[in-house]
Amino acid sequence: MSSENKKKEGLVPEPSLRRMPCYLAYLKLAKRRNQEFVSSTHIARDMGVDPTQVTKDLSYTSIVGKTRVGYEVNALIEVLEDFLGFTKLDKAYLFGAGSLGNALLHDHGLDQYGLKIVAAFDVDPKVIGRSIEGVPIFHVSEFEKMKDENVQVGILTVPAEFAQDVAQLMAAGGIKGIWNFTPIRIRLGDDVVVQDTSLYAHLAVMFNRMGHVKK
Amino acid sequence: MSSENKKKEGLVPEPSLRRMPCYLAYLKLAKRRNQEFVSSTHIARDMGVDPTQVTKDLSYTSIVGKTRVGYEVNALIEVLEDFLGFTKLDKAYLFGAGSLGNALLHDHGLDQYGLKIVAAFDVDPKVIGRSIEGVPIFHVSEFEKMKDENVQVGILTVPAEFAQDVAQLMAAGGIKGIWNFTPIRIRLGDDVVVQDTSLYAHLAVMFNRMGHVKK
DNA sequence: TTCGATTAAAGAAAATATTCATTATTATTT
DNA sequence: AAATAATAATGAATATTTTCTTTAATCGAA
Repeated sequence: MSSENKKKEGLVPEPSLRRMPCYLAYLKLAKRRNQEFVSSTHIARDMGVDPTQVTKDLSYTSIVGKTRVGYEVNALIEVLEDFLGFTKLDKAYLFGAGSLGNALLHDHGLDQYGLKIVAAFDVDPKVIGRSIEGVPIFHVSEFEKMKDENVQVGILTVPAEFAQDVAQLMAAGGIKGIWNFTPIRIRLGDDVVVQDTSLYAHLAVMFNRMGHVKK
Repeated sequence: MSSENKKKEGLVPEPSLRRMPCYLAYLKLAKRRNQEFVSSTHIARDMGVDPTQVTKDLSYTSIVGKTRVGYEVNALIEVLEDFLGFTKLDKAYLFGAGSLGNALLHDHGLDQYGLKIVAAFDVDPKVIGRSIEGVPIFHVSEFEKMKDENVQVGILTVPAEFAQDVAQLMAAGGIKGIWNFTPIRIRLGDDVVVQDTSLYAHLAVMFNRMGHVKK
């Protein structure tokens, strides 16, 4: 038995949540085409997914569609952005300013989706004291002194061998959500959400599907 | 009904594939600790997952474990890396040298996992002709002239509104696997594999789980 | 107004993935 | 040498997710 007994009662299924930003992107394109309404049928056809999956996914939000008409584009965009937490701007600390951390600092898209990196931490003297894209880099020991309660999100981009320790440091410092880019499975109490996003895991799936593997 | 009738007979389940790089990372740490064997029980306990899930996932590879002993660390690392396509170095083109594309060019970790970006394409005169991290940026029209059959992977980091068109261009140019970082669902024939990796989708899941959403 | 077509929504069924239970194997201990 | 405990592997049961089916609503046309 897994030691995490996450009771998922009433939780929105993760597959549904992951699809929602796709609907959002689709709707924004529809808005640019001046469409006022879109039906699940059309969304499904254009995106190549099942129509009932669209309605089911959207039913987790507060929006209701009109029979024979569909959903109001503007309203649905607003509801989805709100539902996904993209309207509220969260401050975040980045842990590990190596190449992947650096990479994320270069991506301004995050701001549009509700995440603003306000500081980075590392242990390498070569980067400490510098700034990347306007984000200052401190020694990780400075983190404990900061204790900014407005920063609840931490981005974990340290080398694998330090991942668990740094995650514990983050949790101890009041971080409530860890966006984990390492392939390490972080083990923490239930009060901290860990979201795994290993780019290499996706790469592995792509390679496999491309038939790089003999069988 | 979805128009894609992907017959998944015999395919390794995607959840399993996504977990494999985590096992690999764990094994590499075990190797550094000079462990010669690891059992699924130990892997499971350390990673906080179900032990039978570990054996089931590993059973998709060719490795067999020894009763009462476990799996040989070195052998399992090799088998996994090979199985996941991380040993064979694939060349890739990057489409869209904006902030996210830029970000990926800064990440050297990809090389270690079998992917080498050899050129980037964009339409912005400000970046064309420049190089980022040693990768030259060309106008996208140059892509068609290149036709390098050794490059089968394309990374899609263009703005959403161009995603589908650029993807078609990629497919026409011989790209067999598209690593799609846009939130747009790409529609192409069955001969091209599309792997979606929307960072913002993961962000959405994290925000939701953090309770940013009222209910 | 009446009919037909389109749609959202909700529930049932099917497919998929995870967890549980069992068996056989083999190091280690007695 | 026998007993014990730890383990991989396999198949069964459970849980989850997706797809299918049905129903009710309503817009537009006849």
